[in-house]
Amino acid sequence: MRTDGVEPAPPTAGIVQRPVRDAGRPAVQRVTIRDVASLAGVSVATVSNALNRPSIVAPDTLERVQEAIARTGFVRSTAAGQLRGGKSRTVGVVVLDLANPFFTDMVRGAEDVLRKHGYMLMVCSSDESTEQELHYLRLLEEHRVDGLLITPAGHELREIAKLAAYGVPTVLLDRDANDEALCSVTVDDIRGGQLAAHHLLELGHADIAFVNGPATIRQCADRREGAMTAVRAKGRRPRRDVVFREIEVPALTADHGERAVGALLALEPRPTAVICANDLLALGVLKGLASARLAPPEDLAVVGYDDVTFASMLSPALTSVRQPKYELGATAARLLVEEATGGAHEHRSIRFEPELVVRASSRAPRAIRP
Amino acid sequence: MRTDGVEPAPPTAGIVQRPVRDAGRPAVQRVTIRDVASLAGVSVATVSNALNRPSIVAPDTLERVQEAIARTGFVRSTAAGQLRGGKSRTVGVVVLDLANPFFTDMVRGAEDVLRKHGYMLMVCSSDESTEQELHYLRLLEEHRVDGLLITPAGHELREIAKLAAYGVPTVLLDRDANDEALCSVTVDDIRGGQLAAHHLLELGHADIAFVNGPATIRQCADRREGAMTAVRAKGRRPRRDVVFREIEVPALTADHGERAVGALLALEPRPTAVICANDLLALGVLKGLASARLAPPEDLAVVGYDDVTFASMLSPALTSVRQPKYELGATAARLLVEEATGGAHEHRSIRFEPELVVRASSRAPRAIRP
DNA sequence: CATGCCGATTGAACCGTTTCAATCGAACCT
DNA sequence: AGGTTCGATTGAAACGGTTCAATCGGCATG
Repeated sequence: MRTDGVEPAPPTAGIVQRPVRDAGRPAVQRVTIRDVASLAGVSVATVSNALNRPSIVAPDTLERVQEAIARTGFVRSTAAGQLRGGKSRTVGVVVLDLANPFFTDMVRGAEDVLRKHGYMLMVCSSDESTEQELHYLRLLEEHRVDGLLITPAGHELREIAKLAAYGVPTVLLDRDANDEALCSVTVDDIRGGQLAAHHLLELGHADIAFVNGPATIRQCADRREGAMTAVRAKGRRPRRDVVFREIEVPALTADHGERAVGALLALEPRPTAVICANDLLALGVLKGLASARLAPPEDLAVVGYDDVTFASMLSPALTSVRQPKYELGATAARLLVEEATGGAHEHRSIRFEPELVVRASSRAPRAIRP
Repeated sequence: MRTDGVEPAPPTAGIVQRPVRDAGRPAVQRVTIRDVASLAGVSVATVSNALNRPSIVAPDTLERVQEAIARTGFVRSTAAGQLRGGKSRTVGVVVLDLANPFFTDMVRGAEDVLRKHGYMLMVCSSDESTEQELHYLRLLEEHRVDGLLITPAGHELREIAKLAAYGVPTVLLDRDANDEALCSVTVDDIRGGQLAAHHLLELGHADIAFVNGPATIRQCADRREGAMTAVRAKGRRPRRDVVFREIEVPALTADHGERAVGALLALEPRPTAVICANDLLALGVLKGLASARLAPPEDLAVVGYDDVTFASMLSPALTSVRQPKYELGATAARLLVEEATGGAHEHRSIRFEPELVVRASSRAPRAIRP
């Protein structure tokens, strides 16, 4: 139930000065810089100066202007300022999915840095759809964002490079710039895969499975490659044959991880350890193992990837490869600010090192345990 | 350790054609509507019409304009449009912490609705600081957002109501409007607390602890009140004395939950069940219990609140009170759009019902178990 | 006393769009 | 033929700031 109440005009003595716009909304007439100027008895230019370069206006004038601003409740319009060659004080942030804690942490990192510089974040989830990404990129361009932080959904960076070429400082998040001249902040996924596999090999595992997402996702391919590198390095030593088998699932979700357990246990001989391409998969695998009455690390060592907040709280607590998510976003934001404000700038690729966090879910295989 | 690899500039064949503005930035001259008009041989008004009211321009003219837009790569400026009485096509979203999955899910709900209406989201984390909230509100006002979705950090809604009075459609997220004339979308936290406590009481628990956040947070106070209501209702029955004790921690984090375990186990006699004001606290409690070599639900039944994604994957899987997070955000966004576009509108408060999800972490106390 | 300089202030142009009233041509009506 | 109507198009005035060159007054200097 609602009433179509057209709000009565406030009791103003005399003429109705503000035109009633669309029925029923207050739509108070905005205070402009001109109102402030006339109240303070100065020109609009002086008000503008008081706002942007207070040092060049006389102290008493400044005070009068500030007084007038307070009295009128004036709030400057970014849009108007932007029009006259200015900046929009806005940064576009495009991630694959804002509901994914990995991206959320990154965005927080970026937000904390950008806030200090007066930027607002326009956050968008592409849902891994290049179409939706394009839609958002277009909108961000219309808003004339001063910068762009983006985890591209596809391999095609041309649209992004086009924006960057238009003068929009751009930093790729968790994605390499390839040949395009762009900044990027990434984590070394090959190294991460290596860390995970090396850890298991050191523990004495010689038959490792890898539950992986689609090979089209760069992170998945890299992590697998890293793991295989470690395996090959080990295998080269005499008297030691290491088996490495991959199970590919269509998406990096707990659900698919759980379903992968069937295939995992069907492997002959059964592997003694499993690396999962991310923690969600690992969570699913743990759950699936529990259903199958198998208990890690006894029956199978499990290693995840991402070290999400919850990894440490599982039981067994999950061994995982940690990525500096917050730092990733914060660093990307700093690069962005540097590019947006500093004159001199050269595109840079910053690569973070992942870190293995060993917990209870990984342990030496039964066979060689004392 | 990280490497700051400075990428070499890509080899470009020939002349650097783009004008260097401030050292090193492309800063290509923007294509304006005038460029499009002159290329298409029409007036700017016609181009504007082609953009906004294509039906009133002659088909062949329309085609010529669209051709010109494509050729020039014209992208309209939202800011310029906004200036001339238009809208900013932007909505401010202020949550307590974007890194908290509860808010993230809400924001996703809002995003999905708002995207369809062409709005961009300016997302801000107030970190529960009214000061930071105010900072953001000011910035959002400067950006002339077309709407505001906000979970207020404090009890003081005056600043928010002021914005709303200025004609900015506003919807409170997970927070009541009290006396202010505002829309709000909430979940019945009293009911949620009741559900949690009632569940434990039904299982036969008679000594329940409540790990709560600061009482200044309305949600915390309400959940506690709901739980106490259930306890009192039970206590009224003869021959049954129910003990209910509260442990207050300064913030709703896993860390504080873990630290609360000390106080929890120090209670004399030790409670047989614990309700946590949210899942993060519950996770911390689970972890702390594990460190203390106690295993829920055997040694202590644990109930959380929020039912975050990971709650179901813990072991024991966490019994929790689910809130329709995504729906909350989506509904708020729909209210916002209705208020922003429809002329007729009356402020509404929509209240969702929480739902108890029973899992392995809660079970009858040892004493009365068969 | 004339001159020059400097800090403070200001008028006016400008940014890129939307929109309104005015114009124009063609078709239609009497 | 003259008048009317209607659809398509357009010139120009906003919108609300920023900025630049010009102005002004006061003070020190020659």
